[in-house]
Amino acid sequence: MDYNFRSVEKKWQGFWAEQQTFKAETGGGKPKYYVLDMFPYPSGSGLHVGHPLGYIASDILSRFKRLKGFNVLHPMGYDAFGLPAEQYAIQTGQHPAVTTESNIRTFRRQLDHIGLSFDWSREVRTSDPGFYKWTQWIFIRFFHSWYNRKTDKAEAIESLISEFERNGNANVNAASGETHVFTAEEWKGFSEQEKEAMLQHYRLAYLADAYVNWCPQLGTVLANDEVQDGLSVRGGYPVERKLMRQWFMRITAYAERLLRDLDDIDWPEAIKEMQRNWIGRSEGAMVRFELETGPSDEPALIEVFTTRPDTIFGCTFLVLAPEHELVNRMTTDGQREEVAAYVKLAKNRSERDRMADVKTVSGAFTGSYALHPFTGEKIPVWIADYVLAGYGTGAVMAVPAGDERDFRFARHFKLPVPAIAKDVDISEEAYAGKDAIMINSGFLDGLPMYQAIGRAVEEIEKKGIGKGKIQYRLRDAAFSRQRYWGEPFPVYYKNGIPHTLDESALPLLLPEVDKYLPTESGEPPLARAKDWQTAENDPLETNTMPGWAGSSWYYLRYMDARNDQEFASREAVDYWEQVDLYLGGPEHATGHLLYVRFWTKFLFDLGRIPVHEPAKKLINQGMIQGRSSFVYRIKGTNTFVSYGLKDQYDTTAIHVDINIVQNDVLDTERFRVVNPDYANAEFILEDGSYHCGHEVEKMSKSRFNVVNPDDIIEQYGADTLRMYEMFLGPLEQSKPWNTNGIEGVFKFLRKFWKLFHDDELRFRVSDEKPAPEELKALHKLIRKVEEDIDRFSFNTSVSNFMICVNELTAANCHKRAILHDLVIVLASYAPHICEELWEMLGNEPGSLSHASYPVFNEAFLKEDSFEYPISVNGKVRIKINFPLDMPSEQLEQEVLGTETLQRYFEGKTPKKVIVVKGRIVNVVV
RNA sequence: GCCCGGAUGGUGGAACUGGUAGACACGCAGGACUUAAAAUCCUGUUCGCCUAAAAGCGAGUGCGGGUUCGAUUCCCGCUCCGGGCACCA
Repeated sequence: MDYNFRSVEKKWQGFWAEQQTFKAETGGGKPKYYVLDMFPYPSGSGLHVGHPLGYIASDILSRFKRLKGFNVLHPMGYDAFGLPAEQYAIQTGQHPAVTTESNIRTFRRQLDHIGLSFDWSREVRTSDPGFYKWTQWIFIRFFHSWYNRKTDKAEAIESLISEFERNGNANVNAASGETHVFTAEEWKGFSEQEKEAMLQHYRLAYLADAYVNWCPQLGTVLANDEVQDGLSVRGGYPVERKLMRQWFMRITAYAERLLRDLDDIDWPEAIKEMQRNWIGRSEGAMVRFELETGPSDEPALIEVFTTRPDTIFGCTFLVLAPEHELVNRMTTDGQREEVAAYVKLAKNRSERDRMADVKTVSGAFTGSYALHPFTGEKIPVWIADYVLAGYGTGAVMAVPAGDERDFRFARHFKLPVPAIAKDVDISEEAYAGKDAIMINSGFLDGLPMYQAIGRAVEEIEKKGIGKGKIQYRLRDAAFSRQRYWGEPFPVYYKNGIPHTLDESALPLLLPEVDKYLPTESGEPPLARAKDWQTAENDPLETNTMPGWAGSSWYYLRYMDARNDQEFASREAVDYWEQVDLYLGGPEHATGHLLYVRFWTKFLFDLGRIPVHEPAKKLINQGMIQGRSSFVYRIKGTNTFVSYGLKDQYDTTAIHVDINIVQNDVLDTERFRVVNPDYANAEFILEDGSYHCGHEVEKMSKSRFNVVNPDDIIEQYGADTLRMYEMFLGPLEQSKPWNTNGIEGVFKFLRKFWKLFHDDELRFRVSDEKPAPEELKALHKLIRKVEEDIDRFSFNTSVSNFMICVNELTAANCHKRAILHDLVIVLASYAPHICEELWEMLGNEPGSLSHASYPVFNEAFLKEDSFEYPISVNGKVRIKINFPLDMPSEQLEQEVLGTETLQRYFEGKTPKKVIVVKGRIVNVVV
């Protein structure tokens, strides 16, 4: 029988589904192993060719681990809430759930055709009420928690309230917003509203007015990681800053732990570095500057944050962000007009414009002066948009001698630039280093700057004008979206105070609405729902949660996906603990991958799960780019010239559908048929064929370079697709998709099939004893594959399968003992063909998935003689064959006495013989 | 500007801690089988010199230096490409 991949693959995919071969049970004697792929958003265009790359790699690992005796959890699901389905709903009126459902069906069909060993009984969808019930439940826990810095973990809000009742907040050390100090008596005197307003400063999920990234076209707020270059990541629409009342997640409470724990997880250094930068820890000091004369008497201080308190004597002016709350009160009458004009200008400038011209210096003088805390000198207070309202205190002490931006600003507005570093030229630029010796700096004079930093903080604290502080760039995460297709908040309002629903009321189902747009008054779509209120007529929250809510904990749900009493049972979370290998694209570095760590730590603090990191090891599969093909039309004609000859003509490059190009050669007939405009096209060929040019670009329909996995499977089968995707190159490397080499893999599988068949393609294996070279070929492979799996070097494994099969073919080996083991080793990569041959070998059908993996035996690799490569002076190489069991001294003599080698000595004796692992590698003459 | 990652034949890529560079595959060239094609199989394929051929010789892992008996691998200085961050005080 010939290798018929179509029937073989259909048979086994059906078998696995029917038998639930890959269903994982919680518990049992085997060690557990949890392999997780980042779940996809089920977009309308189905799986793109980058998706299977990661899924295949994780599937190979899962199957390998199963064969190695692990209890493997390998689930899949869908990140099903999201913008495209909603936008489609706005255009067509079709409910996003309907679109999503049909997209999921397409995804599932595509995934099934690849032969992936998912446990579908644990499938999750974030938009499923059975799932988002628990997203809402977790939100309620966030709402009822605060972060205690003394215990360094989240605690129930009740412990905070009882502390308030006993002692007020004087002794509380919490991750919180700006609060004033109050006593227990004052707390008891607060109204209900006042109490709640105060608690909002402590809750881990809280409401606040804040500047947010507002995208008018999308009609919603976006998180920082959803904005790039002032445009929305999705859609590319402009984003502006807007003050809005929003739900926030107090992720900043976890900044230090999110940073510190990066050291303990086996994640790519690039991802960790991105998270470190995103968290942006900087050590420095808060310093208070007194104002010379308050225009009104109230604000007598400006607080700044600096990482270089050592340079404080070089501070010649202060700069506030234009949005700083003191700007208005600071401005003198004489400067009012200028300042107002500047504030207006800064406000109207979008983030994008602001970033576009970093070099342009702008600002305005407020007219007020502050006093230098050490010298008492008068220093002017300016405003400028190079100071950001959202970082630190929104105010800086400007040290033109030590900071490039301050330097430019001082130059532009002709402010003094006093030197603070010895022997450093600051006529052209600031000196931002830390190695110079301080001058003109009072008590710091003579110290090197890196020492002066600590000394300055000491003095600042002693004087009571400030204190050392660690500042983070990370900001609390905006958690409200003005959208329909997301999780409703389990929140209602009574007298303007937010309350969470009782857990028994969960899930709070997403209501039906007539349209998926905001209301005429600008309220989110949920405001359109009838009776969007509690039984007591209290209004429900109309915002929904952002896309990352569900994905921040979904990996836990897989552990016990059908539980309707808890998000996952204690037994399940204790057994599966955390993901052993997490695989996905690097684009989630500062979004999902940070949030999922955050939620994990929170649930750990509450004692709900036993681990504080979601995934032990993370691998990023590289992006798959497109490989576009081009034809070259001679300008003004309908004649196309082959790539190698195009420079002889004046041509235009035109994208051509890669489906009619093979190995860069164009199918000219189909080209004429497919493009009616070119029906009469002429071709100038080289070597009798038309060669196309190519370029690596993003994969897109308009570039005619999209490759659909279904098409590959149709033509070559899933096993070939699986192996070819791995063969393409290192998993973590980005690379263009190129179908050119797929024939090689396909040929390999046919050769493999033939090992089990005779020349007439009848199944035939012999029970002969394997020959030493056959065992050697097999065991070389067994060792290699295990090493490669450890290093996630799947591409070299594919090569090694080819080598092994080539050697067995050359040895005309059809022996059962060899083939039995070979089938098991290859089964992770090409499971369908292996299941089929496994059955043909007389094994229980389907038992391959849990067969026992062959044990590597070094003895089979032993050789009796060895071909020595020896270099002379590190250059010339000679190969000499010697028996392996020769004692090393005799060997050395023999080798040096060899005639071939003697020729290089020209009668001289070798000066030095280099021996590595008992073998001569180099001789110096 | 700052921080990561990379550069190896015509192409994708091998080479674990310094020890036979180019495994494996594609492509290409030649050959076998065939009426023919497909499929399959065999041979060759880093470049240059030399040779009828074999053998032989020389160069070679982006560029320039260095360490070493020996460097794709380690160190220093560049060039180019990819990714991330970017007025964060």
